[in-house]
Order: sequence, then C-alpha cells, then structure tokens
Amino acid sequence: MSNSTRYNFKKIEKKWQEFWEENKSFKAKLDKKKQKFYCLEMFPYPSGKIHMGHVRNYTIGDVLARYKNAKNFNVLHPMGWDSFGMPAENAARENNLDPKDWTEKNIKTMKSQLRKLGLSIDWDREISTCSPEYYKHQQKIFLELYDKGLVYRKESYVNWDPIDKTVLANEQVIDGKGWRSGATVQRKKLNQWFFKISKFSEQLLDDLNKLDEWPAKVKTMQKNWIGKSFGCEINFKIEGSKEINLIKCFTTRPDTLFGFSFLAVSVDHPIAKFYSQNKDFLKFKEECSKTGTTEESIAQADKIGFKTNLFAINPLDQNNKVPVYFANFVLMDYGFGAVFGCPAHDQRDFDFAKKYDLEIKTVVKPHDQDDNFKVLNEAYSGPGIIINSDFLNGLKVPESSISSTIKILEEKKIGNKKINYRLKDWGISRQRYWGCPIPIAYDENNKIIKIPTKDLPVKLPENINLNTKGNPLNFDDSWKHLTINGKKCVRETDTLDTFVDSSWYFLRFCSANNKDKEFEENDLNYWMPVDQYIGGVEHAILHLLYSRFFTRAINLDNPKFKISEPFKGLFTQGMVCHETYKDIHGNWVNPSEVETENGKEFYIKNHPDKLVTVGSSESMSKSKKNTIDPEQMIELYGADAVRLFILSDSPPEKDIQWSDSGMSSSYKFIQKFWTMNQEIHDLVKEKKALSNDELEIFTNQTIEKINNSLEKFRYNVIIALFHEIYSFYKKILEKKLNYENLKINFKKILIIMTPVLPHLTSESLQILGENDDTEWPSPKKELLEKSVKEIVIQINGKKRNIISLKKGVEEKEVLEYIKKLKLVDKYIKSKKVFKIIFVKDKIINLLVK
RNA sequence: GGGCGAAUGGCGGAACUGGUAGACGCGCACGACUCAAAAUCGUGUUUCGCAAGAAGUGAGAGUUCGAUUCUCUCUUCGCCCA
Repeated sequence: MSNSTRYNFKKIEKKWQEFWEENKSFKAKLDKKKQKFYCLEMFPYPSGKIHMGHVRNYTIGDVLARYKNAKNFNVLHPMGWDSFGMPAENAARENNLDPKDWTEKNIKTMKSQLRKLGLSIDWDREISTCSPEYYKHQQKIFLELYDKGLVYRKESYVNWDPIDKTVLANEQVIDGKGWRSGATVQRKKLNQWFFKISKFSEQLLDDLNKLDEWPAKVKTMQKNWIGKSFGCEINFKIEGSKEINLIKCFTTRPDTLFGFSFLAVSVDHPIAKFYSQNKDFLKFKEECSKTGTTEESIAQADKIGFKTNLFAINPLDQNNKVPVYFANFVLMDYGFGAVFGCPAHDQRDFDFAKKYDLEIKTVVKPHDQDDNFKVLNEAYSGPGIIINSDFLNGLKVPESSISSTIKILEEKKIGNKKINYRLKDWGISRQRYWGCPIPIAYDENNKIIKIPTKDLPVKLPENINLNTKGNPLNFDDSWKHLTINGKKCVRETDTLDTFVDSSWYFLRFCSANNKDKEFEENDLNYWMPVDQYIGGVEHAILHLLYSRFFTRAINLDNPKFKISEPFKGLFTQGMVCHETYKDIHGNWVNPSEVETENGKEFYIKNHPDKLVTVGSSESMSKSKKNTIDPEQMIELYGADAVRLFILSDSPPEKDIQWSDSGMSSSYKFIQKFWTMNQEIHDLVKEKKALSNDELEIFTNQTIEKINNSLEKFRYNVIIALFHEIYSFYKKILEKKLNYENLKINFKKILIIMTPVLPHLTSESLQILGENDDTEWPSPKKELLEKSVKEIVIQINGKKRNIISLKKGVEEKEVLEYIKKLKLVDKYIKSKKVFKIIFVKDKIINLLVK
C-alpha cells in the first residue's frame, strides 16, 4: 500500500460537485429519440434551513434519478421552491422584515445546502412560486379556468377571529380559539373564490383505478375524501305557511323514513327569509355562528334548534306530521340544506330528539333481536331488518333496504335516486398578503372585471405595512384602486391558497424557461406525466387531489395537451425520528446539547449534574427540539456518508430512527471502501485477465440483486449488499490471485454503487483509470444460476441436513447421497419411508413411520 | 366509532411466486495491535442446554409433507377519517 491516504471527503465532494455543475451533467433536453424519465420530489417550503426530512426525500429521489440516468434514460430531475405562505408573513411581521427578503435569503441558504448533498438536479429549471415570473402564468391560468366556468365566486363561511379581524385556516383554530389571539372563533360569511373541483368528482374517483403505481393506502384515502354515496332526494309537503309548500331533503337512509320525527333545515335555507323579522330567530342564527365550520366542530357542538310553526308530512304516511326546526348541525353546503330526522338510527338526530323531547321510533332491528326491539339510550345504525314500516318491513339493512326504498319512492314520484359526494368545491381565497394576487377587479357596481392579459402579472405591492388587523392588501389604497378601460375599479385583495401554486408546478418544470407561455404543449406531451413522484404521505389527499384536478382543468377543451393524470408513480417516504430530551424544568433539549457516558444516564453537555430525561422517539420537529442539522452532519461526515445512512436503517416507506452510531458506521464504511479501492489500485500487476469463477459469480449476482432492488425502492437492502461487497472483496484480496480481473469486476461494482455514493465512486473510478467503459453493468445470465445447489434434507418436515450437489440432480441420485449420510442410522433405518417430497435443487422431505 | 396497515433477537431490519428464519448494520463480549487508551482489524452473538438436542417470527386455531409467507378469531401498536 503505497499511498493509502484517508478519504478527504471535503475536497473530493467539492471537486465532483463543481465538475457536475460546470459540465451541466444533469441538464435535461427534449430528445424524442430517447426514452424520458421525469423524476420529481415534492418541492420544499423555504423555511430557513433544510431538515433531515428533506435529506431523506431528496436522497431517495436522487438515487432513482441517477440510476435512470445511468441506464440511459433522458431524465428530468428539477427543483423549485413553494415560496408563498404564512410563515414568511409571520416571520416578517415578528422581525420587521419584508417577506420577500426573508424568503429569498432562505432559498439561497437552502439551495447551497441541497447542492452540498450532491443531488443530480437540473438547476437551470429552478422555479420559485413567489416570483412574478411564475405567478404571472398562474394568473393567466386562473383567468382561463374562469372562462371555462371552473372558477366562481360565492358567499361562504370562514373561521373568523374577532380580535385579530382576520380569517383563520382550519389548522389555526385550536380548541375553537384563534391560535394567536385566543379569541373564540366565529362563523362568518364572506364572498370567496372557488374552483369547481366537484365537476370532476366522478373522474377523480374513477381514475384512481388506473393509478397502479400508487400506494393503495393513498388511493383509499382519496376515495374516502371524495366520499361518493348513494342516496335519495325527497320532497316533503309543508303545512302551516302560505309561501312554503315544499322542502327538498337529501338522505342516504331513505329506508328509515317511517322513523321520521322532525325535519331540520339550515339557518341559511331559502325559507329563512320568511323569518328575517323574527327577533328570536335572528338571535338563534347569531348563536349558530358560534359553531365552527369543520365537520368535526359541528359533530362536537351542542345540537340546538329553533322550532318553526311549520309541519312536514311524511310522504309515505300522510298521518305522520312532524315539526320543522332550524338547526345548527345542518349546513347549506350539504344536500339541500335540509335533512329529515330519524332519531332512532342516527346519533345526531337522537341527541336532538332527546333535547326537544321528540318521538324516537324504532324502524330497524339488529339481526339477533325480535320485533319488539326498541332504541333507548343511543341510536342504532348497524345492519338488521326493517320493522314498524308498513310495506318496507322485512327488508335487509343495508343490502336491499336502501335501493328498494328508492325504487318505491321513485315509483310513487316522491323522490329520486341521487349520488352525493363529500368532496366540496375548493375555496381558494385567502385574506393574506404573501400569496399570488387574484387577477380580478370590481367596478362601481361590484361587477367582476378580469384584469386584461396585457396587464399581467398583477404584482404584489412592496414595502407594505404588515401590522394591520386583517389583510394588509386591503389597506394599500394606491395598489387597490385602478382603472380598466377608463372605468374606476377596485382590485380583489384576497390572494390564492398556496395549494394553487403547487397544483401545476410540475407542468411548469417542463417549460421552465419559456417567458411567454406557461408551458409548451410539445414539452408537456414529451415530459409528462411525472414518472415517479416522491414525497411525504401528509400530502396524500389535498395536494395530490388538487394537482389531479388542475391537470384535468387545464386539459378541458384543450385537445393539444393529452395528459390527465399528472403522477404515474407515487412513492411516500417515512419520517425521520429521534428521541426527545427534557431538562429538569421540563424544557425540550436538542440532542446536540446532550451527553452520555454509559448510554443510560443523559445530562447537559459538560454538566454531569444536570440530568436530562429521555422521552419517546418522535418525528423531528422544531417544537420538540429533537432535530439533527443536516449541514452539520455533512460538514462532519460528508454527503455520501449522510446519504448512505439515511437509506440504510429502514425501508424508505417507513419511519427511520436517527442514530449517531449508525451515522458514524456509515462514515467508517466510506473510509474502509476508499482504502480498499487504493489497495486494488496498487495491486494490479498482471495484465492478463484470467477468469475467476467465485469473483465473477459474486459480482454478477450482486449486480443483479442491486438492479432489482433499485427498481423496487428497496434501498436499505442495497446498503446491506454494499457491506457484503466489502467483505467479499476484502477476502478475495487476500488470495492475491489475478488482479486485472479483480479490477474489471470491481469497476462494475463501483458503477452500480454510483446512485447512492456518487462522489466516492466517481473518484474511485477515476483513480482506477476509468474512462472507457462507464456503461451500466448488466449481469451475465449464465452466471446468475449457481452451478452448485444446496439441498435441504428434511425428515418428517424437519431440517436434518444440507448437502451441496450439482444443479439439476434428480430424486434418485439425491436418495443415493442420503444413504451415505449418518442421519440414515438415526432417523430412517428402523423405520419405513412412506412418502417422498422432492423439489429439484431445493429440498427433499422424507416422511417416515 | 369506521377504514387501512403493521407485529421477526437487546435494537433497526433481511427472507424472490409457501421450501435452510434471523442476511446486513447497531449494540454487546472476547481477542490482536498498544506502556495504555482511542482508532483499526479479527472472532462470536435468537433462547434453553456442557453437549447431543429442543423450542422459536404478537396469542390461539386451521389448510399443507412443509407456514414469517395463505385462511379465521383475538391482542397490541401506528396512520387516516370522524
């Protein structure tokens, strides 16, 4: 070993990163002769620094992108920034900064951190959603969708914080109170913009079946979210008013119609206008506004009602007349804003009936009960048989009862079968500054005016005062007022939900540098769909559903663009976890401040008297301070070692535990492997390449295994194989046989390791004089099958011995071998063999008595 | 409450369509090098047993010559929806 130096990762990693950058090694060019591969990871929000979750996400994607690159695919592997959103606005407010400056600084930091990971990204296609260069196209798309009738404005409820005078997102409402002010959140009606995602409900549901490269779990979640249900609309005749004759209801349980004991309508129902002078009703309506808007808060809220003087008649039983209530748990968004109440078989109706002392009539009995079954303490919504329901009696719930009842109602012209979806139209208005302006204005008559295309982008004003109660844009008079075609107008001051930004960025990457158009159909039809999309499962519903909607919406009436599903393959990676630490005061402590000597007692670094308690391992988060800084790890161990570790300990789809010993073991592997590479380089003396069976077989079989594992995201198994490679070559080096041949095989191994350890392998290959043959190695088929097979000998199904025989040996010969073995004396001699099970090259099982 | 998924040594995890359970890594133990330690290298490591051997993939059943793998029941945990 003449020049066995330590592996200087700092120098070598920098060298290759610069090489890739200067040579634009990962620049994607449209080339119809080559098969494309679009590899995309969910782009990050520029929060300040990258975290371990990013490292895992982008390493997984990079391994795939480099692998496909090496296999000669035309790879598109871009990166961008999801850079609009509330954290920037909050951080700017707290530190008296401009959100733009804060965001741009973060992008700069995080980009340099990502570069240090050695990712194979085409940085020439970098996009940032907060840049007018990006959002001008988004505004244009918005107007196009408006023209297609997919965007509309309507009054809708929001979570309103009465102290901060601002609209809150659902996640900003904690226990019914505003996260910042602590005020009780109210329901407030505002004019808001919506995307008509409901138009595509059926398609979005149906096409899930085509996504065979998506995890079943995600598809199920989307299916439940869309929530298709069959039901029935029923017209109820109303008595007690001249103006109101009919109320239309939607129900999924028409089979319980004989259990009807009240009818509940939303306070926003059209009939409410007849009560607009009624002070008690207005008071009740006010009371209702205190209930939140989420399904959960409605489910938990006290059920309250306002009794009207109206009565509804059961269409199946004219004698059954029940009171009509306004109720807080009925929303105008669902069905027709009216539901029929059947307390015996719906818990919500049950609670309401108990409160207002309404009849509870049992019409379904469980299978194991007789006809006298009565619902007493809680509603029964399980399966069973219809009872007390005249001509519906005996129907099975739910198998035949619902469809049969609908049929009867249709025949009697009382109701109609109706399909209902849980999926609601997507509300996209946000009363915030740091988002994409909605390219709309209103004239003096409050008529909607589109901003002319030539005036796009509608840029966000700069140097704005963020310390306003409510949306800062609302207070910027110079920005707000404008004239269009000589008419005085006022701009829409709401900005778009940031989910809009991320609903089409994958399309923009295809034509990232086209200044005039948002994208070229030519580019889209070549690069789309994304072949492999990789990200966290937390986006399983909204982001992915919105993106699927957007692709369809852009597609509508646009025959030139042929893709409807944006993501052909989806992979959801697990989280990165770490133990949590707390000091004696109960404050969270970061792992970097904790020390231990025996692995049992933990204390604050350099303070053995200050003990720290160790809590459960949880996903790394700033609030629990259990984070490990990726940049520090790269600094300490190098990018390859970090990449190696983040892939090694768990399958990519599962959570991974951060472990210091695992990290340093990965570092040691890099060093060991480097030393071995030096040895191989130094020992090549003979130029003759004699064959060596053992070496060839191992190398080929390992190549085959790694190839297979790369295709299936089984990256942790690949790392295990790396270790096997090391110990195998270490052993064969001691034999000092034929070094030229050793080198040829070792180079193949290095190439196949490139996707995981790009810096180490590039440098190693260069040292071994690799410039002629960097082709991705494909295993020689004849070497994949072992010529010697190990055959397991079982007696009565128990393993008793293993013998090595040539491949393809028949049963007779195997039996001959067995006769010679000692085990014959012990297990067979005095007994009778009554059956033999033989699987060639695998197993022989002798059944004896 | 509903839906989906998981359970394998001290720990993270391997095991292709039912055919050698525990690959690989961590940890631990012992050894080599060293005055010593760290680093490095080597050996061992499912449990019980000196051994031969026996038991063993959350629990219980079933199918099978043979089950971590297939079926049923249960327990625990996780995720999503409510």
